[in-house]
Amino acid sequence: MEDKNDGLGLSLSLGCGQNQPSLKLNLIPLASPCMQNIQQRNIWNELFPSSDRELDTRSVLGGIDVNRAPATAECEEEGGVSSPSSAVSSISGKRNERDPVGDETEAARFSCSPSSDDDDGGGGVGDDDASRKKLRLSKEQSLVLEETFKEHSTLNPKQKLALAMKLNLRPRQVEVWFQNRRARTKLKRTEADCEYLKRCCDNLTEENRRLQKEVQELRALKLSPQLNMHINPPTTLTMCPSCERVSSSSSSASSTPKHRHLSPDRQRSVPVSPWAALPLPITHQPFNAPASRS
DNA sequence: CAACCAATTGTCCTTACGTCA
DNA sequence: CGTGACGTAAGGACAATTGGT
Repeated sequence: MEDKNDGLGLSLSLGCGQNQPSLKLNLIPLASPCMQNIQQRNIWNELFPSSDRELDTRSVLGGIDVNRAPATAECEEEGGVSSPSSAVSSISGKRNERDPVGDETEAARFSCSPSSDDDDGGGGVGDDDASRKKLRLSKEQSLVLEETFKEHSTLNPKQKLALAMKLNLRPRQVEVWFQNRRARTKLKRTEADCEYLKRCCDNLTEENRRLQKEVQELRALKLSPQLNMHINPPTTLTMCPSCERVSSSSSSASSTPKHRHLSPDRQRSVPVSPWAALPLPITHQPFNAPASRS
């Protein structure tokens, strides 16, 4: 993984022209609606004050007790831990999670018990007889995680541990959450980028169409005899079939049977359109991949 | 070996739809 | 015919796992 740090970026940069400020890519991850009313306080600092080792931060959250295991309050520490598998049974009832107050249910449902000490990744899964249960983080937990993510999209082990303690989650859960969150962010960015590219493509297509039309009109003009009389009686407009450059030449000069490009100094090209000489698929600027985004 | 990522799995939940009383 | 309760399939969201780098 080389893109470790910018990992979330697709790094696109499109030079679509200066006159399209509106197309500037805004890749700030779309804030989830639920975050809109959250004050922008610095959870990070709250979480990890200068000396970040005060791990006993349980109270900070003002009652995020959600997943507290009845018996085993501190159910983790990287090594000897609990597994979500144990949370399976606690509640069978269908929980209307999106309900505003699902917390106590949550608390019951989401216990972190020391059933399987694996946590460390390893076998985690298979051991439980019941199929794994889906755990849902409480609103508060998600909120804190989200705020923390805003500060840093990655955690070092110490931070992970502190956050896990604070939220009463296992470090592994915090880690997974961050992982998934990064993935979501990246996905959203990619989607936004796609949208942007699509718009760019549309614009360019449109412009290309317009320019082709212009070329056609100019060609028609060139063929019109009246125009020849009006514009430049002694000379004729000729267009090089290869480069599609329109040039005027005197009758004597045009008499040469085979077409040759005139030397630049002698060639009088008519500036029809800045891009008239370009090959039809107009290329403004290649998409250069590695561009930094902020 | 640990951290990360991409892909995938499995669960929960909502929604839309049909059926029936 | 309109209405509410009920069951179900489809699809989205997301936590968790797996395998690779």
